[in-house]
Amino acid sequence: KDSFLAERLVAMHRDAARLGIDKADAPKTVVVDYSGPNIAKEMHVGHLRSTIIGDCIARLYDFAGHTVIRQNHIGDWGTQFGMLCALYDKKLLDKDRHEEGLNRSETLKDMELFYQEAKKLYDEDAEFAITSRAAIAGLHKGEAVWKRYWEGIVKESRKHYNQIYDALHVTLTASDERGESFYADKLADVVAQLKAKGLATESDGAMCVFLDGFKNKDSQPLPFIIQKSDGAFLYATTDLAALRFRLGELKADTVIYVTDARQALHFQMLFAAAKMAGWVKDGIALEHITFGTMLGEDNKPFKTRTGGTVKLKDLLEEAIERAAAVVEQKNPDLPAEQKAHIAKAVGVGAVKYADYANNRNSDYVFSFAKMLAMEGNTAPYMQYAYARIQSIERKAEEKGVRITDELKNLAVLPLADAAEKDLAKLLVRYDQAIAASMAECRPNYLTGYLYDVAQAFSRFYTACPVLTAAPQDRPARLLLCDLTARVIKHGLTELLGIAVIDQM
RNA sequence: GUCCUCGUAGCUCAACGGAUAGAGCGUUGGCCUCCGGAGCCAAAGGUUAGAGGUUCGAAUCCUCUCGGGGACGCCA
Repeated sequence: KDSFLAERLVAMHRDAARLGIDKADAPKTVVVDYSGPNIAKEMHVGHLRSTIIGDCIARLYDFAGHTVIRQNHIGDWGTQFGMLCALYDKKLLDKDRHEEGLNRSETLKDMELFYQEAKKLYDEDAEFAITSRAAIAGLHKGEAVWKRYWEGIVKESRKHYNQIYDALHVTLTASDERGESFYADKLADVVAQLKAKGLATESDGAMCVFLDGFKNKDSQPLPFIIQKSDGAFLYATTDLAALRFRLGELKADTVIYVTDARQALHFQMLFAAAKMAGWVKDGIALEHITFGTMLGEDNKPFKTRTGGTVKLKDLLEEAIERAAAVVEQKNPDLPAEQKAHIAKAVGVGAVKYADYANNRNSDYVFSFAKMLAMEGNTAPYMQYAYARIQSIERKAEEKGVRITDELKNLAVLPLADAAEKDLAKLLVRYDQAIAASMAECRPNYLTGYLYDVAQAFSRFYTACPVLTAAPQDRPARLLLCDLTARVIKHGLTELLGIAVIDQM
């Protein structure tokens, strides 16, 4: 038993890239749909969950050796673009009139305000409403002026969420972006196909697909509406087109949607409709991965005292600031640049970890105190364990102690101390933690495991000196340190997208 | 009304059918002549909402009741 443990440790240590974890025998093509921010709306704390849970799922499948296709289904094609383009037009005209140096970027700097202003004008100004309707019609017809405004707004908005993705270490890139607009010219065909198959029927003027087993409040059949009575398409249509694209063009074996639980019914109907249409071949898996709502202290969906939400950007800035204050207090002598680097890793890590550590199905109460905590079961706790190991290894280097050399001369690996054994047993279970986390799409299994490892390490660190250990004990302890660092680093950076630092 | 989801320590949350249900925060008391105290050790704190059932074994699965949140025809 002990020799097996030792062998496994050494094998994991030898395999720097994968820590002894095999890839899947039969790689699949997995489409993961997540984040999906709305254009012209600033990302707030409510967007955190889809973005980072989805990212973790994508990273897990990646690591397991599957072909992962990320899809960022951004909301870039709603009717709200009429008023947004109209306002943009108005502002640019005003600018020309006043010859002020207001450039486009500044006009759209605060997307939230821009949106609110457009909404207000739309409701109150009849002339503006007319322009808005003309804009949306023009946009759908592909008129150059409106298209240009639309592109300007999308571009500016994209800049905003890309900044957030960068800060969060989210792997989404421009090539993963496939917004609603991409499917605009495929919607009519979706409806035509369903009609041709005799699945879509008219009801109260709208085109509907009636699916077995879905009933409304009055126990009447519940329709999946794919075309409104005014002829316009809606999100069911777009989602059908997107699903068809993912199965047909992207050749997905598995499609995973990461959205909040309120959309559960929609996805059940979406999947049922696609199957009915014959678009989903046998063996294809469609999964809706849900998550709970973020609540306020009053147990109601999260809002600030003034009724708004907390912007993701502000939360991250606050987190980095608080982390900076802690660094200043703990390690005032570090160079300013390094302190800033640490504050970023610690602050952002704390926020992401706080969300990941929850069971995704639970609603949970948002609290700054919890999101920004740096002690206990938090990302900084693991980063700290990692930094301590780096410190040991720096000192080992200074003393001319080389782990690889020490291990070479090793016949048996003694794990005499209970703290050593506990840590070793945990380390060799890394593959199980990953497998469980992936199978259920639950990042909290992984955070729980990493916390156990960091905690076992902290106990080991307190109980077992490494560099001053007896010659027969030192190699095993060095190995445990190094492997702990690798597991923490791999788990945090590769699977959760949380940075580690050598010093903090 | 139907369906989904949650209910676990004072608070916030874990527990992938399996050992005495675990952490963090908070409370109380310890630990720096020794590799980093963002740490370690210990104490107190639980009828897992309630009642039945399945199982060798249930916080977990099934049924019912109570409570929170959510969804249920032209928003996404």
